[in-house]
Amino acid sequence: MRYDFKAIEAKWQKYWAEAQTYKAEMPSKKPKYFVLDMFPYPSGAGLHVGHPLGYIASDIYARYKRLRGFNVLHPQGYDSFGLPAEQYAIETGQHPATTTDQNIQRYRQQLDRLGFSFDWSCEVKTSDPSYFKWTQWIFLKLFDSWYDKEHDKARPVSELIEVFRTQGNAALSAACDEKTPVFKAQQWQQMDQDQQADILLKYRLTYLAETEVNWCPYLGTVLANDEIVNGLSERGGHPVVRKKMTQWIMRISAYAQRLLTGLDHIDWTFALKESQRNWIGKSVGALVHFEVKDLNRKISVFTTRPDTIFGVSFVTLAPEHPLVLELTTSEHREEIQSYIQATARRSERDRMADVKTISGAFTGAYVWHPFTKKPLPIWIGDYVLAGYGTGAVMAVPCGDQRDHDFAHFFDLPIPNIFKDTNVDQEAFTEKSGFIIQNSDFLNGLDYVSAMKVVIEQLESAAAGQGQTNFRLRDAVFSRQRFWGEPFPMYYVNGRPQPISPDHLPIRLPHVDQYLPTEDGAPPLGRATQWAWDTERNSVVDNANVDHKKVFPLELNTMPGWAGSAWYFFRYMDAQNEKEFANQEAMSYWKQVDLYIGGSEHATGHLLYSRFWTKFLFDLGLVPVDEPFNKLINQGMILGTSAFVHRLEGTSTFLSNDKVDGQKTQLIHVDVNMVDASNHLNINQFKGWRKDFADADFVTNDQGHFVVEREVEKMSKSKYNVVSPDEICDQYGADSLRMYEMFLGPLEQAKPWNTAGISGVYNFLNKLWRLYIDDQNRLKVEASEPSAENLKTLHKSIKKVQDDIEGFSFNTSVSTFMIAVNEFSTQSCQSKQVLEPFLILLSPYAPHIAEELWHRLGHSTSVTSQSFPELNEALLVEQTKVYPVSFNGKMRFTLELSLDMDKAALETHVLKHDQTVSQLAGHKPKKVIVVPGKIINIVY
RNA sequence: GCUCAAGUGGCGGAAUUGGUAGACGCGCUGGAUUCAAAAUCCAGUUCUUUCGGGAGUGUGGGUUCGAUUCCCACCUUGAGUACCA
Repeated sequence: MRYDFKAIEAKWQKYWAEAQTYKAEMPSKKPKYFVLDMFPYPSGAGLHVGHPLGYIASDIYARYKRLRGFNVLHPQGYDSFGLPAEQYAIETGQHPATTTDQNIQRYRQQLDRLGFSFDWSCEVKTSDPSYFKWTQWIFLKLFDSWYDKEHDKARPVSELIEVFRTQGNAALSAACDEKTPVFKAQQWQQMDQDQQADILLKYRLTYLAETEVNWCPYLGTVLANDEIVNGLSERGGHPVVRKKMTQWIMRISAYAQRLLTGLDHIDWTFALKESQRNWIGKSVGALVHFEVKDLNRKISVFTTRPDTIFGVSFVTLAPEHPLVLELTTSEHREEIQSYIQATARRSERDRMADVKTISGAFTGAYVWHPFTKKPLPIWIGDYVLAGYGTGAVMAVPCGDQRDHDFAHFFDLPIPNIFKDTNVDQEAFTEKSGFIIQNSDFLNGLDYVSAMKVVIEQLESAAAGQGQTNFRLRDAVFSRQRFWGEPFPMYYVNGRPQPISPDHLPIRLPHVDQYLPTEDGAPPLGRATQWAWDTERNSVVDNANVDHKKVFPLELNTMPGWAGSAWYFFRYMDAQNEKEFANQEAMSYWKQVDLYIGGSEHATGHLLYSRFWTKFLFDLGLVPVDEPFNKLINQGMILGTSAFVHRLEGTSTFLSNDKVDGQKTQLIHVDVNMVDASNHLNINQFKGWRKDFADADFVTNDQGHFVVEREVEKMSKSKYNVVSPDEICDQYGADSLRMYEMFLGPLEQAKPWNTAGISGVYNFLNKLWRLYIDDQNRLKVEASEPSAENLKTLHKSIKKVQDDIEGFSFNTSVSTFMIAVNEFSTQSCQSKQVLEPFLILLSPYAPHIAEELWHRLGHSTSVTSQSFPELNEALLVEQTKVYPVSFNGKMRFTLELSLDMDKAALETHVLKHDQTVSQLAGHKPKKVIVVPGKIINIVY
């Protein structure tokens, strides 16, 4: 008899929900463990089998930690602001909140069927006003903070004002705009309020500035750097252009160094840390100033190789560099101008795609070399980017390939400063293995000492200084969208004013449509109720704006990453209306111990979350400055698409083995019409689409129609989507959970193949039949288990424990199968073996484990038991003996199957002494006994 | 181009410190059961073979008594990143 997984799963899901089995304790004396999933965006398509992979893994881990005596916080929520709901709203006129709610309900139903041990009492939704109230609150905190570089932390703006009032800003080391004027205390005191406000804005951690932004005309919004892939929008793949706009910006660059060093103390994969390091892009070098000949101007360049300063043969500016037109001589003016225009016409995309073509123009002007005092020509070239460093480089053709290419192309000199190298064909770009020549005071030095000497010389000649550059840019925080958090900001004379935190949340206004307005203002520009009354402290009708008491509100909304940058703290105390989470809860839960999610967030979400956490830490609002201790990226589950061959220009379909070189078109067919042997259900296929109804089918010799298979990303348009609901209907949630784990290593991408699930499904049925007879009666005995039974059990305990702790969930599934096969051949009916086995199985297949556990007469949940204790002594296996060396002295290595303590090891060695002696033909002279797996015996 | 990861049967994959390669599952083959099918159970399933064995973890070398595992070079695939000075 097959087990009735539907009834069993529904029964226990209800039981767990009613008993609140998985509610985290608070307060608690137990050790804590916080297991977090990256919360989903609730899309209209619902879940496919790929989505729950990470949730299953984290659920197994959370359940394991509970069995280990931890108080586990394992929450779930929704990242429910976002573009798809808004685009759907634009098309249909439905309010995004409505569709989002529907989608959330659907997600919840689908999630509930899988038996997750989520604590839903602390669910969060980023689009819920009770949640985004605190997102707005944190924004206000950022607005009210500046970054003190001296103490390396954020501080309140009130303290900055105090510094300005008493000392001015000359001696202040703070993160601020490059063009901030220097002023004395007295000057500050004489400024009016507006002037002071403008200065303060240059220091705030979130500030308003006009910048070149990535504007996507199709989406009608700006995008952050990490939302752009190859010059196209990440979502939808629409072209992106540069545009000047006034935007809210996050001063994440202030945290660049801490975001970098923080990586050393967290348990992430090397690859992930590396991509964050690349994104932050620290480069250590020097700023070098070159005086322009016959013009009272300086060109500053950033270089990581100041040691090559005597190899400079020219200077190249980006075409957009502000000094270009000023220093260009009259006879080169025309050429330079046409070059600038030509580059401006080239889109960002062309410029990126085409890195081979070398182009540039000579300005006719020269700079003085800071040491040799010889003139060097100034060129412009589009290989120099305006956005990085100073937009100018000192060209060292012998040490940089791009400079070499440029020099070669325009026939500029290539002086060689590296002794015993040949730089005629290509540059010498190594940072070691050379001695410097032709370089005055650097002659004979290597890279390390030359770097030190040259920076000293630059500084004493006032021609430059050591400097560290970061690639990390400040993050644009405004979006011209409707479905996001409104900014708690209004404008007085064009200057931003914060709304007091007491009046949060600021809710989204009603709009008639969700499109940008005709004149290009964001969708909130359509709202009629969207002005701030400073007397009544409420949102009022726009018609009331009088610029005395009633002012216009900000029209932009916050980006998608705002709500997800801090949600993990909210789970700790999700219902709190007075704080984003109380201190007691936060000092207990501290940080996320295990975070599981996709690698697509490697540079976006994970970087912004770390930034906000560090900021909140600086203000003493949270107890940790890194949010996620251990992080695992689960791999994507791919779809196995099915195709049929259609003979070109006909309606004849050929089975895969009948194609035989004929010209065919491949057509996607729904994978649900294909069986495990790749045979197409022809009748279903005919009914699938009208134009296939009368088609002819050429089958193989067995009368089957075989389809072509290919692994692709799972997507609706490829008809390869498999829904978890179908799988739950057919095989049950326990089968789905185990099969997803069984598919392969968690972090690896792997194809889904529904046919394979029969393996785990059969396993669960086998387990059921082993202990439940045809009359639905329990078949267990309370007799002493045999040594064999115990060995199988403890082998499984050891393996499953090691697997879970090492996140190798796939091999545990095999372990369970092996165990049940062995129990079956051993006819193991022992209750003493079954009970611990069920506890062991419960993280993977909680429903069937719970059912059998209760049938054994227990009244409490199997998931609240303790992980079975391992008896390693039961696991000692045949000792293996290997010869180690034959030269004169005989030496053997004895390998034992497990760690054991010293006494057990000595007994074991004595036992195996005979075997060893027989093999070697000698008595051992010395036995080295080390607690551990391998010992040496010397003869 | 650079960085990282990975290449093992027909397929997904296992081998956790260098120690019986291919666990476990899918698929396939044969058998039992059945009027038949499904389901279930049993046996087999890397290749090759003169049935002794031989070869075998992308390719070619190296270290070792012993290498899927460590080292070097190369090839292929995937991911990330890209005129970053």
